[in-house]
Amino acid sequence: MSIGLAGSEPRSESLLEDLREAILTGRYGPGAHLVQDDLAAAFGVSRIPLREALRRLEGEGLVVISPNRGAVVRSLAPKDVVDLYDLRIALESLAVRRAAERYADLRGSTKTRHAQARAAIVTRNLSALFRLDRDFHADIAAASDNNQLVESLGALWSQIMRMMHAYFEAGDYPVDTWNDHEAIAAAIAHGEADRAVEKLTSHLTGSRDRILASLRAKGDRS
Amino acid sequence: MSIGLAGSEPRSESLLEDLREAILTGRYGPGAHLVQDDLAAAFGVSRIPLREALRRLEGEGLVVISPNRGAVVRSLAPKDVVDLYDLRIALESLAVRRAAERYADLRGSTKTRHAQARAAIVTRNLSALFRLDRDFHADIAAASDNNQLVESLGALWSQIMRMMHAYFEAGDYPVDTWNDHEAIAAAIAHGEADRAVEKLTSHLTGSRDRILASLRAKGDRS
DNA sequence: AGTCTTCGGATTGTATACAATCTAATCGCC
DNA sequence: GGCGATTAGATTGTATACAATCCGAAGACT
Repeated sequence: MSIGLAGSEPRSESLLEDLREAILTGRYGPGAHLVQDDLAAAFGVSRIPLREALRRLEGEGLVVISPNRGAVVRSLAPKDVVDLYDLRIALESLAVRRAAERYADLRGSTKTRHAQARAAIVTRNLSALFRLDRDFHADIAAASDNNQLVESLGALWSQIMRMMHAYFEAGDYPVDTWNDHEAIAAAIAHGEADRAVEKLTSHLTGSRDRILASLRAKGDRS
Repeated sequence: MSIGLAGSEPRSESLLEDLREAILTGRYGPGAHLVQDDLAAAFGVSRIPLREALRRLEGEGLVVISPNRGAVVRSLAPKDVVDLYDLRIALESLAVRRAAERYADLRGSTKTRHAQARAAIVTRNLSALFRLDRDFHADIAAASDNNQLVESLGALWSQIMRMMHAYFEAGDYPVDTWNDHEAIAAAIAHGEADRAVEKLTSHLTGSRDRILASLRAKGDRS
């Protein structure tokens, strides 16, 4: 069910989204060499708009471009996971605090997403699950009313999505994720900033530790 | 004293730096419309590398590009100043904390920069002053040993530089900036994380309030 | 006069073509 | 046989040329 072209929108726009999606979902995994001619042919455009899309993805931190050497999908070492979460906790704590100070009420949309997430778990649709997760946190960012923060978190979430697709397997997704989300949304709605930050922090450290444990298990296995 | 071309480096690399510098220093101020043909002629390149440079600057948040409408230097309202500092405090607090946990010693380079800053104040060289300021904070970021954080702060500092050039006048620069810096560096070197964060926070809130006061004064005047 | 339409210049978007650079395999030399 | 120079193929970098789109001004109709 692809959406028909929006008419006046340049090709490079949908190209960007397609390429980003391909990287986030791991179709081009960490370290993959992105050859311009190949990609241009694959997406049916010339190299000019393709190169611009790559530059944009570079800005999001998804690819690394070296002069005269081309683009590679950025690597994602265990240390990057730790660093990513460290940064994420700092940024989302700020977002949650500001949202709570404004008494933002995200309980409705969170409950709806919770239901959708349960369905996605049943159908084993991990990508949909990750998207719902991201959308919840994006709502918090938006509720902070700080555009700079929204942008920083947007770039960060590209990395997080990539990480989830790379390191999560079906069984790894914590079942109580959405209970945490509802608790956070409730604290925000009541304006209890400290409590919301505390719930967020434990939610994130838990999620981080689960990934690291899974990573260690894989490392030992191989 | 321009550095001779690095030989094997593509033109677009120096082009990017020149364009960024032009925006950071306010030569193309907030709201300025960046016409590709004009810029390409001004910098002596074709539109292809120019467009890529614009995309990269878009990623740094310096320009906003609308499809079929072109690039505009991003606006910088007073609210953006508040948001920017809010975010900056969160990010740099994390950086300072991690640097202190590692007992990073930035006292030497900080003292050197302090001397250079005094010289820059005498010669009224604001751009040099801002660069020294940025370099100090970039050192802290690097000392955090968190690459994701370094990148986020890098983009943020582009905005901060732009803001300083737009809103600071010669007399506005706080004279005790570098005393603050030395105190922060000392706390980090001793591993006193909480104290370092506290000193950083008061440094930044002071700096922010000074800018806001200056902004209000200008607003009232006009 | 006011509003809608049409047209022309200005500007952005993209394909093609070619130049510059890198990479790896071959050749010559020690 | 091992090691550095050389060359061919692959790949990236950029200029030119043209197509698509936008925006404002002049004109037509009510």
